Amino acid sequence: MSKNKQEFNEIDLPGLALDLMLLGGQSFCWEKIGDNEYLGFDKDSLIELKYDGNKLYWQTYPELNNKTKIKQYFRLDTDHKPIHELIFADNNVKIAQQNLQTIRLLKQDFEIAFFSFIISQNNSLPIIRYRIKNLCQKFGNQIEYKGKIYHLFPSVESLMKASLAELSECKLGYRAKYVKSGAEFLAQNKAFYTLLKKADTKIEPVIREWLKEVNGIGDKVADCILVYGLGYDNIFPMDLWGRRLISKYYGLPEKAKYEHLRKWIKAHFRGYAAWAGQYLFEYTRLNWKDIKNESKKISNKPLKNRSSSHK
DNA sequence: CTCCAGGTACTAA
DNA sequence: TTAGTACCTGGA
Repeated sequence: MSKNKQEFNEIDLPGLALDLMLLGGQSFCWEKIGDNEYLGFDKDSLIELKYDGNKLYWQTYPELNNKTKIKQYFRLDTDHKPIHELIFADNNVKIAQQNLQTIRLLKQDFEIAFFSFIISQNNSLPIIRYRIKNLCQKFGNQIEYKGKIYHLFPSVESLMKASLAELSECKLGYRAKYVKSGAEFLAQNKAFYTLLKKADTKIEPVIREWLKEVNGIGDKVADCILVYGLGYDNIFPMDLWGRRLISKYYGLPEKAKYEHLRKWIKAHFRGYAAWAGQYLFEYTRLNWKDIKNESKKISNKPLKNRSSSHK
């Protein structure tokens, strides 16, 4: 009914691969509640989305019409033209985009990304979601919406106060102690938050080193937090899939040192490795059975320079 | 049953 | 510095 639709705000965002954006490898705080309908949560709100292929309809609760949140989360201020121009010049990314439609990077809450990707390690996507849900149910605030109780993402405080045994009840396995060290780290390093406020590409290595101080955060998880929680655009977290695809598409050795692969892909996608990586990651993991055996011609050439002639 | 999953810490050479 | 391995847990 159109009456129902009027409760929602709308944005023009044609051609999105929303399933992959919300239920793929970026965020673990969304569930699909209907055909092209999604419900997500963060630390203080629920977000409901509907999508018709062109317009994204959204609403926030309990604070209604929180445009600031949506704007930040979907990075509506980011100009995608130059990004797409650069990354689609790479044939592998272009093929991925043609198969998947448009994937936008989400800018999530820093702490949510922090804990989510600590928990994500050595796990599959559905299991990560399940474990984060457990964590929210046990430690997150409750919120009522349409007669149902939902759980929000826990605060650092509540996670810090949690005992190891309680955390383990969320079926986090050996990551329970990592969550604990993470919470302690955030609670005890207020200076770190001030550092985050002026997060620019210059201090990327500094933040990264801080993150890796945490027991349970290594190269890959640190990079995920930098991309999804802090909005760094030129990092491709080198996980299992990253290694597979960089080897398959660009001929680099799959078991090369993390730092080597990291530098290579940063240089290759000059500025937008995270955006390119998202396409490659989702496309490759969904089509791996076919891709694996393809004798794909390897393109190891650097992207052509595109002088951005503005008109 | 075995193997693996958007890795990391620990140990031994 | 580098290679090898255990690790919680659930699903295939």
